[in-house]
Amino acid sequence: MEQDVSDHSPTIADVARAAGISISTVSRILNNKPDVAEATRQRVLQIIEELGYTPDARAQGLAAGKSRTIGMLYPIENLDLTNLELEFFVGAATAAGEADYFFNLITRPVTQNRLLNLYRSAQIDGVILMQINVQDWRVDLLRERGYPFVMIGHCADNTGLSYIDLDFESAIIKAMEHLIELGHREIALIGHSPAAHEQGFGPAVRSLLGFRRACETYGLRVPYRKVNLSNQGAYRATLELLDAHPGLTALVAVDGGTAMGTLRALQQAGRRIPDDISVLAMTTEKVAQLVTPPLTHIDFPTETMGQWAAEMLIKMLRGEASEPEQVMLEARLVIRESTGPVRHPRRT
Amino acid sequence: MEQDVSDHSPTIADVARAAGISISTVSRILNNKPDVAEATRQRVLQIIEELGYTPDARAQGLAAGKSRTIGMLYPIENLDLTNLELEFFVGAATAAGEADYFFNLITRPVTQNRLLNLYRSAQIDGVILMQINVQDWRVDLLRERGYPFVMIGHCADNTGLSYIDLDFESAIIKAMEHLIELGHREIALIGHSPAAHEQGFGPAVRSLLGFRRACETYGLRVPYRKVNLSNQGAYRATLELLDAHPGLTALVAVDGGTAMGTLRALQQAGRRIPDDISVLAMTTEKVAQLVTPPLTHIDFPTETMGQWAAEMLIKMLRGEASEPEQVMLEARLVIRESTGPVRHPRRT
DNA sequence: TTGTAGGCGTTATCAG
DNA sequence: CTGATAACGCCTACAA
Repeated sequence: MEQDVSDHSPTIADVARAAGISISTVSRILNNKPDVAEATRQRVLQIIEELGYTPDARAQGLAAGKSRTIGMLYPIENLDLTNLELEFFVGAATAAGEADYFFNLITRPVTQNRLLNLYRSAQIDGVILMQINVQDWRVDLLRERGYPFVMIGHCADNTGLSYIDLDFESAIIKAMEHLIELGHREIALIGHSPAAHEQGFGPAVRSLLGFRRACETYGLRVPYRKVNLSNQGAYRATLELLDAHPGLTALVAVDGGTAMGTLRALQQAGRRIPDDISVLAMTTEKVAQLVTPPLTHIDFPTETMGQWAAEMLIKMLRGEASEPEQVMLEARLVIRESTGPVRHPRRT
Repeated sequence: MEQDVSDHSPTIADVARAAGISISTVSRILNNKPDVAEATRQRVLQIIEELGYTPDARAQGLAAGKSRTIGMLYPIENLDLTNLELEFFVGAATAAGEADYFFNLITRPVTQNRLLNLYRSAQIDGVILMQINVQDWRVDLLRERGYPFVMIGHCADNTGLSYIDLDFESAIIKAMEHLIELGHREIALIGHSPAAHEQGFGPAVRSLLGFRRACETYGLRVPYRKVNLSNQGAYRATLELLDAHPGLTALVAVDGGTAMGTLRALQQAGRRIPDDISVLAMTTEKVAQLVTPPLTHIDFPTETMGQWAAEMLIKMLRGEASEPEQVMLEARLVIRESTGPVRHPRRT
């Protein structure tokens, strides 16, 4: 019983034994507590190294009342993104890893119970909520229970809540202003699905708001608008729009997938970008660069947002956040090659 | 001390107390053990419901020696994918969730210790390895230690290992045959980065192998080939290829991002697809449909593969897998609009 | 500076 | 069919 014949991973007891000291001292060393003789510390660290010991996360959690794990709810159904913007969780996972937290990705749609059980089962210390609706039962529930979470997105009432979001309303306005400066007056919005609007999905609601406001402000006479599902939907929507409003000179798409559907439709309709028609989208740099022509776009820094959200949450869990942090990213316009001055108000 | 004044989640003790029985019995009920009076079971279930009790996952894990968590190593750096194929983890996360397992996404690059610690810390029962090289130290290490894992991809020696992979070699061959049937004889492969080849990244190695074999088999005289990074790299590579080999009539791209870079280049060079040149890619249905024109492609069912991998792993962890499962998906050609018969062997 | 003892919430073994 | 009781691996007062 002196050899490391054990098939199991070494435990703190093994370390203590090997060092000829008590478990508590090892524990102190593990947790960087003061009051440990430097000599002992070094020796123990050495032994830990040799043994390849790592504390059992479950036991640590049990004893300390934490799990060092954050979760991200990513409901795959009922999704209005084209999934081109999947970097949210890459960002979050990376930030978590760097803070030495585990990252749980949860794609199953949550019921109220399932959501609460995440906390009750103590598998998770806090979650990042995505796909936030203006009124969101998940938010209400967690707020009421006092469970820690942060949102990517925000609600109507965010009192006491932490979130990070992109300012979709001013994003669209900024997009419109860019087009208006280029002389466009007949601009359409290829927006979110009717379902998204019905359930009050934040970006859907706010981008439409921005669109309307811009039309009003600049006296655009024909605020065309068409909401539909992404990509395939955007494809059809675009064709219909072109048909119904031949005078269109610019389109604004609300995400990458939508933009690509729009591009496909335009190409098929023989419209050249940006000569015949300008296209502007809200999407990531990556997607914007991926297509032909590279898209003028409002940047949607998904990875950064995921990262930021995770950092906010972890800070909160560590008690390093005295008050809620609410971050609204300002829209950033990136001019590429898909927008240009009006040429042919009509081209048929 | 009779009221549920406690701020904490109810524990199994609370349930037992409320039911006036012992903890053990509650535990049995929780784990669906036999030997419990139906009446008691119902009553306790009822109480559990009322109390909103959920067992503590950490404690369960500690006592049972499991964590009900699987991990997926997704090294964000050193990545040769364009990240368009991110659905691997959506699939895995979903499968895990359905099997009532937690899903941990790990993006930090692993060192040997970090990898072992995942197991030693008992935060994870097994992992899904991605981005497998033909010779892969992670695989060797885990195999040697006897830690459970499955691969998305496979190595040179897979004895005793479980994996799921797409047959990249025959995929490329199938792609080439499709083009050859259409009359193409001058076909180039837009492949993986030199780095990917150097480190023996499976898909890189095998797709090149397939390409060479096809050229040999069909006596293609000019097996053009250009390896480079995805997208931006593919863009440049394509332009260079067109320049160096004006006779090219078809291109095969190894992934979605690469394909899009290639498309951009072709468009810029004024080549029409598929009239002037055919393009075929290995990518997901989604990406293939996203671009213009929709791509003829070898389907890369990433989400399914992630799902499958998770299921294999969980089965293994549950002891339901007697022997290793090795799944090699046959390549499936999906003909869309980016390939067609040769027209202009040269068009300048 | 270090050790002892109790507890975190479950599961599992063994009597009853 | 049910109930003590001992782990599981670690943390944290409290003592020494």
